[in-house]
Amino acid sequence: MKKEPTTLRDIAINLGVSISTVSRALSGAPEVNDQTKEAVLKAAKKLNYEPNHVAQSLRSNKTKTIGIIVPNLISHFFSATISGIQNMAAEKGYNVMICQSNESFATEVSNVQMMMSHRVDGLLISLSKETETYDHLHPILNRGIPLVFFDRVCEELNTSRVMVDDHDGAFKATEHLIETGCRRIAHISGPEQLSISKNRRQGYLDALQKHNIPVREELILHSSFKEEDVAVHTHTLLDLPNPPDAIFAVNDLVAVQAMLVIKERGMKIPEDIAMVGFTNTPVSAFIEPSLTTVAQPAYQIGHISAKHILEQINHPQDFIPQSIVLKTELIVRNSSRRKA
Amino acid sequence: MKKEPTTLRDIAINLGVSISTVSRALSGAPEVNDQTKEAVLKAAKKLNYEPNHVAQSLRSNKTKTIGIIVPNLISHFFSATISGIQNMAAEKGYNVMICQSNESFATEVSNVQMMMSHRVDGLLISLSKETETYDHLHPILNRGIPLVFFDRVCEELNTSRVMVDDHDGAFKATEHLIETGCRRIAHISGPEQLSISKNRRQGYLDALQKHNIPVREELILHSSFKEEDVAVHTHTLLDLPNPPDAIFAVNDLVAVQAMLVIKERGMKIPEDIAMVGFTNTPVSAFIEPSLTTVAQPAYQIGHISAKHILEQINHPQDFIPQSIVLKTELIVRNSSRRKA
DNA sequence: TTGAAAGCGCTACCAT
DNA sequence: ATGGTAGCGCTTTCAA
Repeated sequence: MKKEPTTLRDIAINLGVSISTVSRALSGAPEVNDQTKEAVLKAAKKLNYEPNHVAQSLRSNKTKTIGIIVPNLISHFFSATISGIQNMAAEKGYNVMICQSNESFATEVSNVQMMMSHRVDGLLISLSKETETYDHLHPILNRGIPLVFFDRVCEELNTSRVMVDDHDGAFKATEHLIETGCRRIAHISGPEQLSISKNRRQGYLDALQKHNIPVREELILHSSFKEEDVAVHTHTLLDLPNPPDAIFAVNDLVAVQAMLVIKERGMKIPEDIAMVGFTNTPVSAFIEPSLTTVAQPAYQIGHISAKHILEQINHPQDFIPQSIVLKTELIVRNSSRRKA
Repeated sequence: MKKEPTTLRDIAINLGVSISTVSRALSGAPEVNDQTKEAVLKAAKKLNYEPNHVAQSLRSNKTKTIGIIVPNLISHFFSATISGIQNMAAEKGYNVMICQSNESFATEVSNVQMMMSHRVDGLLISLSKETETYDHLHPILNRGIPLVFFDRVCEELNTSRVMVDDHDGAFKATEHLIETGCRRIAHISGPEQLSISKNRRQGYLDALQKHNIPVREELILHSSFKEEDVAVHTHTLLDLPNPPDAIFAVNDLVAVQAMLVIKERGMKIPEDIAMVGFTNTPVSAFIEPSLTTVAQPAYQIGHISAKHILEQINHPQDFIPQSIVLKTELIVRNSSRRKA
């Protein structure tokens, strides 16, 4: 039943030539005789030869595999990013090995170890919400394995990064709310360690400052991405003696959860309270009212991240760490449309 | 800069023992002296030893890697499934290598080849919409590599399969429409080759038959999953002299696209036309009106698929091909709520 | 309890 | 143009 895969040796014996010759013929080496080459190719086909990638990897010290570690696979942003990575990798003859940290630092650490053990040629990572230290990544860097952060990046390590201009996106979002007449704009931020949380929060603050709107600490909350958490924080905001007239949420997921609470409490969006999210997930277009958001080119982020890591893998000598910052776009929808 | 990874040899030299001893110590072999073992573990830690998984794979003829091929990574159903697979695999010490066929048969074929070359220990696959023949999978089976289909399965090959009861789900969906008073129920089906298209279509037909509603061929259309295609087909239905009073779509994606066209034409859902989808993607809960749909336990499908393939990998002798059929659940929302 | 050596499948160097 | 051989890092058999 179980048939052992054909090896070069099988082909060599079958043809009465040496293993070296077979190897050369299959890899298209120029010095091999045309008839021999042809015979080898035919035999390889006949015997269903499939090169043993494991053996090639051991020999060449290259696995042609890119590791990806993401907080989760299920959110649209990450799956779109991974899609971009995988397509670019496939185009260049690379494979992808994927792990999810499930937002756990401990899992992220073991994922990194696994990727090292697997001898991936490069590692793409978007950090878990718990990640505050980067010691687990030092072995990667010490071994000279190309490392690229995307979206949830690390500012401290000297690597390439691919992200959007979170500050600018948040700034535009907040300014948009100000322009529509909102003055008590709350911000539900994400886990404090995350680069995206910090940068979006800063964009929010800077927009307020530009328009001389005082910052109210009680209007700025940090939430996890869990539904219950968002609900609690939303209630907190709405229960304030002087509740906000708008909420800018760190992402669409949070915005949508907040909207559920707001609607549940019988308040009108955008009349009573305007909403803006971040990312432009499909849900934002379909929810009622449709959600104003800041679009992040997720697929592009993946595509570009993969392109950069492949460059670094294949031309390590010309490598210079780069921070690639993609533009966001404010998409105005009904959740913030009201007379200014 | 670039440091070569530590090998067993490095540790052996460092300690003045043999490579065999180091190997045994690290793998927890019982026969090794306690002091020696301790010294080895210490040295391994000091030198940042990370086992070379590639070498282990070559040696053991096992990669501890499961291959996954899906039509795309971006749709919620597949990313949820993959999440389930990855979590189960990780729990059992396996890695996942992921490819998307992008719904192309040719790409699927090359993906399968890549997986073989990579010597994955098992392959999980959900077929592309173009796949009508299965020759590309024979080498997998011939080599005794465990193969499990999920969702878009192949009925012809003697392998395990994990899916939902598409027929029953479609039947319940259609019957629900009938019970709310719809009599001209259209069905926008998917690509004809797909198992899910066939089974859902049959469920629809059987529900009509049970309730003595004549089948109208003009109300059954096959569509790709592309937006434009769905739009064209929806217009075709609405332009009929006697248009449908309900549409059951092969999945939520198609349902949502159809809803956009219907709303664009100024028709009311569900008053003028009721809608039911399939899968229960997040969008279905948020779209206006909220979409009645048949829930598929995507994460579970992945989890169970992974569990089964791991069983087959680790206990090949007890393997018996199974078809695991999970239950669906009809989720009634506003797109089909009207007086019966 | 430890060591030497073979070999997994492949590539590449050194012969011829 | 072709063949022999070493060796990538590891595990495991056989000897000591």
